[in-house]
This record gives sequence, structure tokens and C-alpha cells, in this order.
Amino acid sequence: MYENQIDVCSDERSESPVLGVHMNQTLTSQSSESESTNVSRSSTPDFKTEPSNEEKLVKHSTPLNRHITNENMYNINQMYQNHGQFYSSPNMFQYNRPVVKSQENRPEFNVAQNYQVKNSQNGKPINFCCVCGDRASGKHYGVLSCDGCRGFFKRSIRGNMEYVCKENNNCFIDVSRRNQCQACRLRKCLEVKMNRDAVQHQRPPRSQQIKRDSTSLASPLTTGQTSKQYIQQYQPSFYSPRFSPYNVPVKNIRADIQPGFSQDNYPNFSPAVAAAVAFQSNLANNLLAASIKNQIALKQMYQMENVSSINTSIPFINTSENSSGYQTYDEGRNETSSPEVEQKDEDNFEKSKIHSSASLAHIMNWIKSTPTTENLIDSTTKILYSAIRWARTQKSFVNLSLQSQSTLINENLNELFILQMAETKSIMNELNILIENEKNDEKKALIQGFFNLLQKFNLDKVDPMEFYLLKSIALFKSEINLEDKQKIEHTQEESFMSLYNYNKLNYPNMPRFGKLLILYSDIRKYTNTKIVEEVFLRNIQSKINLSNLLLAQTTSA
Amino acid sequence: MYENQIDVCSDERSESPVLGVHMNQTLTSQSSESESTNVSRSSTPDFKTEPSNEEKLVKHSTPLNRHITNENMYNINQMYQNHGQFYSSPNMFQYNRPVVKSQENRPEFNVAQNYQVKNSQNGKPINFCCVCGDRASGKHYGVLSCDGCRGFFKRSIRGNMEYVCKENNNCFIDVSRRNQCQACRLRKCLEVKMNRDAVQHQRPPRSQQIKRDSTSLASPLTTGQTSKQYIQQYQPSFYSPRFSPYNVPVKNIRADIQPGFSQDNYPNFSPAVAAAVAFQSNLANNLLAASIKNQIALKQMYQMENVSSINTSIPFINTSENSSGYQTYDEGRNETSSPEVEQKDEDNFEKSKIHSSASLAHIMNWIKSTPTTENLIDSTTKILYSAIRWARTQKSFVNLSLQSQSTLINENLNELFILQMAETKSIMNELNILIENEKNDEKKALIQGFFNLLQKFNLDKVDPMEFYLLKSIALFKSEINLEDKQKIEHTQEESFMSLYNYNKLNYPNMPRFGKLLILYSDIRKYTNTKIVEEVFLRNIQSKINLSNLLLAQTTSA
DNA sequence: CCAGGTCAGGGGTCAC
DNA sequence: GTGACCCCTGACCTG
Ligand SMILES: [Zn+2]
Ligand SMILES: [Zn+2]
Ligand SMILES: [Zn+2]
Ligand SMILES: [Zn+2]
Repeated sequence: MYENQIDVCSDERSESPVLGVHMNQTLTSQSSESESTNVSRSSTPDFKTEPSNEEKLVKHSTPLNRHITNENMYNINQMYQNHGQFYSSPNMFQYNRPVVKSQENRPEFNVAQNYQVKNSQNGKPINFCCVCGDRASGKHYGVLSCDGCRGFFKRSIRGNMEYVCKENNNCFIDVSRRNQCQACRLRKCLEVKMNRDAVQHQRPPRSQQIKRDSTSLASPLTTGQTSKQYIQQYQPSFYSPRFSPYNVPVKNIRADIQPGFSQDNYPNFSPAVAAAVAFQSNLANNLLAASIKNQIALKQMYQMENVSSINTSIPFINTSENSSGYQTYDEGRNETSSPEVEQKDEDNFEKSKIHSSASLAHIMNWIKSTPTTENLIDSTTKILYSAIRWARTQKSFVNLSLQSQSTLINENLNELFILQMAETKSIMNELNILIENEKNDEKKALIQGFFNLLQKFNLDKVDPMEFYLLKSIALFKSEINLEDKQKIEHTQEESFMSLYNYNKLNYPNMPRFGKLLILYSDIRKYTNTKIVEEVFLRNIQSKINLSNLLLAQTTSA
Repeated sequence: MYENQIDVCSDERSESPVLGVHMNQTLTSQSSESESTNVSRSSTPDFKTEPSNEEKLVKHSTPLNRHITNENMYNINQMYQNHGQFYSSPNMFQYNRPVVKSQENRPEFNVAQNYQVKNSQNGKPINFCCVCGDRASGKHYGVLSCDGCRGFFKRSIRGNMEYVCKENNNCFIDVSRRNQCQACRLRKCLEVKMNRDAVQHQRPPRSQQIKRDSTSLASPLTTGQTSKQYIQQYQPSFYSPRFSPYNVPVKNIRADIQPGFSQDNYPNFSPAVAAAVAFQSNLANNLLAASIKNQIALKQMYQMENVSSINTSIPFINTSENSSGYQTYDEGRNETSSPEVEQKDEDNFEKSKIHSSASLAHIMNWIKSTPTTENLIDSTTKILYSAIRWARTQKSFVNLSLQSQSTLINENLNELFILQMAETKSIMNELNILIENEKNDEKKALIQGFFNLLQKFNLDKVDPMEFYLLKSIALFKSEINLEDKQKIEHTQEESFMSLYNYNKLNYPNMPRFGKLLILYSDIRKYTNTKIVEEVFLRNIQSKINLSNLLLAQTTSA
């Protein structure tokens, strides 16, 4: 029975001839569910009065369906979905369109979504969940679905859950098995095109408001009490951990902040940020919040990184390098406070306008061909490892297809490398030595320009989180239309947003965000992978190969 | 400076005598755009009244940032085209600034009282909700407000609701956060002087259930279906309106608003931004507000530009070029809709990885040395003029010392030029012809790469405001420690912020901000003034000289 | 135009 | 974690 339902649902997209067939009669029996019964809301959904199971089993059908168009609709839908994101956000700038108001049943609407059976008695249609076949309580997130699937979808999206199927990702989802495999249930939800964008941010607990008794003037007291109560219970309720990926960090952020991360440890995550996070999390319904949330996720990734760095067998720059994501912030601090950072003030080093064209490859090659710089070679290799390993620790990265991963690395390793280098303060000394020993003016200028660029990162005291986000920005982009393009773009955008908000929160009133982005684009000037490397230098390939090797290595590991 | 933004607004206008004229002009030029056609109701859920099937498919929306599921940008663009109209509506934006009422001690609040955007077609003003900044559906309870706030206020008053803020009673209320804190939303409602006395008693349920089901047998009146909540609220007969509900307040509040600003317009300033400005002005106490404020400044600059464009004797690209800040959006649209834009889909033009190193100078020189491109030469010259003239119209720019101005131009003209070029869609054809005629593979690849870059701007439909802000970002930076360094950095940062917020407001949930910045940094790759030009090409100097000449010219003018 | 009402579909809750 | 159930919102109608 259920199979039919489901099939029908999915078949809509493909075309199943049987479609119209299963209409049924039992539905009619269903009549009882009149509005009279449901006290709360008139019409809707609640179907409080459930028919017996038997009744449910019988099922639905869908007469209509011109699923013919569904194929196309798929795409259209997709597009519109996106659209909906920005244009139709429920709250954002809505523009009413004075349109024809043929309210109601536009059959088309139901078409793709699913099955209705008309209740003969009251004429009320009975719908079934496109995901599990249970009785639908209405359309949710764009799809006719039951409350269970609705709730499940909401929790999954809200929590950014990532489930793993223990089988082959083909578990059958029906009303009795829907709880057997979350991964497949979620997959099914998405398959029937539940719109994740329709899931809104969490709102504050509802209990807060009270109805003031009109007769009692003395409400203030009451109010005050209530208020207090809420203040106290609010925190916990909001921060109550849901489950794995997302909410955990929310909790952590606060918890952590004291123990592992208190001021000393995580300088860049100032109390202000913590407060902001807390505050924002409360609201959790706006851009800022979204970004903050992302920061939380980032923080979590941080932690993961630390873990993996422990387990990894790949060589990487050690603690002394203060690599964001690998080191504790303490180290970052120490590093920052180290005297060498002060170095010559290159603030307006425009004097050396002679940057000249340089690329990572060029520099690396040159470095490697220079006898006096064994340390540097060693360092750069380590940095390269670190950069790649960093990428490998990015959940958003490893979740991409291997091809995408490879592409991103190929296209962006240069930038990652330079960022990693900029973060590795000890490299500056070596570079400096290099410059001093260089006789060729042009080369010297080239390296000097590069040095100056890196130095800027030091002078601006780019912090680990910023490095982290910049690396993320650098990594998640591709000129190629990868299959994961959406994910990639989204991740990059989130990184941008996080960087923005992080800056505004941590360095308020400073022109820092723009500065960082200009710095980043300066880096890109040095990483004309296609331009400089391919046109002027060819030997970059060896590095790329190395990268791929590493990538494969870490992947298999 | 910016602090006064709002206040200044009216003043600013008075500074430029020509302003009024311009406004009128633009207004008239506004032709076709009818809000009714482009606006799809965002709303939540159902989009009951949708015109086309496709649109119907759009559902829900959400303030959240979720990632886009779309397959590729091309589609996104397509979609965007459909709806983009109203978001980056050509509607000129204009906000009324009520004269500060003596009774009001808080001018900030008055400021936001009301913003209007005139619909050019029917002259119908578009207003924004004083509470949340959403589009207002009219005056409700004495205040311009949206349906959401209207309903909320009504329910709150009717139900005698007393909410408790979980924060510090200072939650920011905007369209995306209005549901986060009822207490603050209600407070805001009252702050903007919604009149609780205008809320009437609950009336008996609308009887005839005309809708629902034609076959409905039934008891019309019985409709006990009113939701529970209302049942209890129903009795409160105690709640007697002071005097007749509306009357008084309605009149009062609005009286003062009108005068200041008639509706003229502000091309490129979409309703969304207008809305943002409207509500932000109210609080003006957070990041977003700061940024929005900046946008107001931008608007002013816009106006100045227009003025100067009228007065200037410098040649500049004319209307057909759709240069942000100069043209109305209509033209941009036409431009957009022109077939040429469709061109070959270079979406994943990574195939031609052979970008090779290229610089503006290189291209310009090459172009100029190519006989078959007289048009192009002409165009590029015009573009150059436009770019410089644009800079000259920037208040923040002209306020700098001459030396600073010169430096900024020298350092950043290349970027400005390319941005201007990207914005000048007609140039694409010429470039394309150029490419086709090119025999030298390397050169061809070079130009192709440049072309592709510009094309990306088209494909992403970078809008005038974005171009404007990108140009500002490009212009306000220097490697040199100029005396105006602070100002410059600040201006750039504001541009970044504006771009960020503009994007988040107008293209919510799209990975657009990051994309734009990557595009921008791509441009920078082509403008290695120091690197490419100085190392590979020297003849850029002539252009720089020209620039300075122009600069001086305009300065003196 | 602006009161009123409606109800689909968001949200949250809390036994289970 | 799940999901039946209820509350709240706001686009759309009616008067
Ligand atoms: Zn279900
Ligand atoms: Zn499974
Ligand atoms: Zn509102
Ligand atoms: Zn509040």
C-alpha cells in the first residue's frame, strides 16, 4: 500500500501511468474529521481525529496530475526555490502584487505535490505525506506532508544535521519505517522538494507572553516576575543542545569560553563576541545571526581540526607556527607579541612600488633553487602541507565530491599557501634573509613585494579566526561549474559573512573588513594561477601534483 | 558627517539647485515599471495569488540564509531577471523626512516615520512600515505599517497581551527580526505611535462561508471555528475605546510628514533599501543601521552626481551606457534585455585556462593599436572619462586633498576603468569583435580572459548600486600613507559595509556578496599597476597623464 | 483607505 | 528525537 503512495509521489516526477488509478473510496469514510471536532483552528491541518490505521492504509490518489510538466518543473522549481530565498522571504520586503485572486485551488499547485482524496462527505480533501505516506496535515515547506516529516525536516535543517545511512542510501520511507533511517528520510524530504529555505530561524520560547488580565491593573508586579523568570529560563532553553553538529557548538561557545577558551586562550573571540553570539543566537533570525551561527560552526571545526591534528600522520608545521586551526590561541598570541613582528614599519612601503609580477610558483621555485635557503624550503613544504591539511579538515570541504575537492585545491592552493604563509610568522625571517642575499634587483623587488604583502598581515595583526575565514574564502571558489557549485558558493558566502560580522563585532569602528579583503585580493594578485603560472611558469605542475598526492593521501587516511 | 545623514538629507538637497529638475526628469523616464507586475508576493507560504505556474511553485521563503540549490548561475540569473525588477527597482527612492516635531524629543524616531517610493506609473507611493521596515500596506492605527505589524498590534491590543523581553528591551526590530521579540515589537509599535484606541472590538465572525466549499451545507453562523484565542478575548467588553477608534491620531501623526520630500526618485535605490533606510533610521544603533546610513550618504552622492553631470562639460558616456549613478535603471534593463548579453555561455570557461597575464594597460594599448577598433578606442576613452568623472562626483573624494585625489586616481584608475567598462555593456560587443578578429592566439586568449571577466559582471547582473559601491571600494584605497588615510579607509570600509548590507537586503540568501568581491579581486588581477604595467608595460603612463589632466580639469571646473 | 476577519503554514511544546 | 497539538503570523479578503 504505502509503496504505492510513495511511488506515486515520486512517480509524479517520472511518469507513472498508474497514477490516476488509485483513488480510493475509503476516504470517504473519513468524513468524521469535521471542523467541528477541531477546536483549535478551524480548518487546518490538525486532523486531530485520526481515522483508524486501516483507513490510512487505504489510500489516496490523485486524479489530477499533469505531472507531465513535472520534469520541467523540477528545474523551475529549483530556480524558484532560490528565488524564494531572496525574494520571497516571508518577512523580507514583500511586495504585494495585486493579482488576480483566484484564490484557492489551483490544481496545478497540487499537482506536483501530491495526492488528494476528496472526502466525499464534507468535500474536504484528504492529503497524504509525500515523504512517508502518512496523512498530511497540510503543506509544509512547500510539500504536502505530515507533522512528523514536517518536524523532522525542520529539526534537520535547523540543526544542520547530517545523517549517515547505514544501508545504501536507499532505505524505503513509509509511515512505519520513517524513523528507521534519518538519512534517507531527509533525503526523501529533499527529493520531494521540501524547501529548506522555508525553515525559519528558531524563535524565542513562546511562553513568555502573558495575557494581562484587563481587570487587574496591578499587572506590573506580575509582569516583573514573569520577566525575571524568563530571563533565567531563557538561556538554558535556547542553548539546550539539540544534537550533533550545530547546536552543540552553540552550547560550547559559551561553555568553552570560560574553560578552554577564556580570554586568554581565545583572544579574538572576545567577550563581546560571546555576548554577541549569545544575543544573536537568541534572535537567530537574521543575517547576523546566521553568520554568528556560522562562526559557531567554525569554532567547532576548529576543534575538529585540533583533533585531527593529533591523529594525523602528515607532517605539519608545529606549534611554533601559529597556524589558525591548528594551534591554540595562546600560541597565536605569543607569536603576535613576539618582537620580530614589530620589524620595520612597512606601513607605507609604497616606496617600493616595484612589486613586479610574482606568483607563488615563481617564488617557490626561486626559493627552492636558492641554495642558502634550506630552511625556507623546509618551511614552505611544511606550510604547503599545512594548507592542504587545513583544507582536509574542513567539513564543508570533505563533504564535496573528490573531483570538486581536487579542483578547489588545484585552483586555490596558491592562495591557501600564501595565507598559510602569512600566518606563519616565522617565515618572515627567512624571507627577509632571502631578500638581503638577493643580488638580482628584479628578483629582489619581487620577493620584497611578496614580503611586504605578508608583512601587512602581521602589521594588521590578522588574527587566527580571520586567517581561518580568509582561507575558507580562498578555498571555496572555482571557475569551473562544479557539481557542488552551490555548496561551494554558499560556503564561501558564509565565510564572507562570518568575516564581516566577526570584524564588526571584534573590531568595531575599524576599517578592518575592507582592509582584509584588499589584502586578500592582493594575495590573489600573486596567485595568478592561470595567468602567471601557466603563461610564465610551467613548473608549478609539480606542486600541484604534490598537492593531489597529499589530498589523496589524506583522503584515504 | 554621516551622523547627520538623515537630517542632512533635506539640506543636501537644497544645496543643489538643479536637483529638483533632475528628479522630475528621472521620474518621467521611469516609464514602464509597474510594481504590480514584478512583484511576487513573498510571503510565506502560499502565494495564493500567483500569476504563472512557475511563480506558484515558489513557495515559502525565509529570512534565513540557506544555500541555494540551483544548478548554475545562469539559471539564477534568469530567475533573477524575472523578479529582480522590483528589488532593484528603478523606482527612485525618496524618503520623506518629517520636520522634527517639537513634541518629539527624539528626532531619530521622527525621521523614520515615513518613507516613500513613488511608483512612477501610477504615482502611487510605496511606503514602508515604521515598525519593521517592511513594505507598508497603508496606515494602520495611525501609522504606516505592514500587514504583519498591523495584525500583530491588533492581536496584542485585543488580547491585552503583555510580552516580556528576554533581552534588555532593546531588541532591534526589522523585517527579519520582528518575530523574535514580541515585547520589543509592541514597544516599537507604540513608539511610532500606533494608536491602541484605534483597535476596535472584535466583531462576530464573518458569516457566510462563501469560500471554502461551494457545497457547504452549513451552518454559517455557528462558526465556532474562531480560534480559541479569540474566544477568550471576545468578552472583554471592558475594553472600550476612548472615543471613536481612528479619527484623531491618524490625522495628527501624518500631518507633518508630507512636506519635506516629494517623491522624486532615486534610481538604483531599490525599495528594499529604501525600506532598510526607513527602518534603520529609527534606531540607527547597530551595524546595519550604520551601513544603511551610509547608503543614504550614497544617495546624496548620487544626487550630486546627477547634478554635476548636468553641469559638466566633460564628455561622458551617454545614456546608452547605463552607468551606475548616471542612468536610470530602466536603461539598464533595456541593456540587460538586449540579446548580446546572452552571448556564449562562458559559465565554465575554465576550459580556456589560458588567461595569461593581462593588464588594463596591455589591453588598452593593444586596442588602441588595432586599426579595426576605432569604435572601441572611442568607447574606451569615453569610459575613461566616465570613470574619472564618477570619481569627481564623489563627495568623499572631492573632499580629499588634491594630492590624495591624484594618488587615488593614479593608483586605482585601472580598477575604476575596468569596473566602468564592465558596467558599459555595449563594450562587450566591441570586445567580442576584437576577439574574433584576433589571430594571435596568446593575445586572443588574453582578451578573451578579459572579456570573460567582464562578462561575468553581466551574467551576475551586477546592478548599478553594486557597481557604484565597487567603484567606491576600488577608488578609496592607497598603498601610500596619505594624509587623508583615515578618511579614505573609512570611506572604503563604509562602501564594503554598504555593499554587504545592500546585498543581504536585496539579494538575500544568495552568495552574491562573496561573488562580487571575488569578481572585484579578479579585476585587480588585471590591474597590476605595479606588477604588470611597470614590469611588462610602461606606456600606461600616457593614460595616467591623461587622467591627471582630466582630474585637474574637473577640479577646476 | 482602513477598520474588520480568515486560515495556511510558519512557529513552539512536551508527553512519549 | 518524534510528532500530535496548539499558538502566531501575515497575505488576502470584506465592509
Ligand atoms: Zn510524512
Ligand atoms: Zn537509509
Ligand atoms: Zn511592519
Ligand atoms: Zn526584546
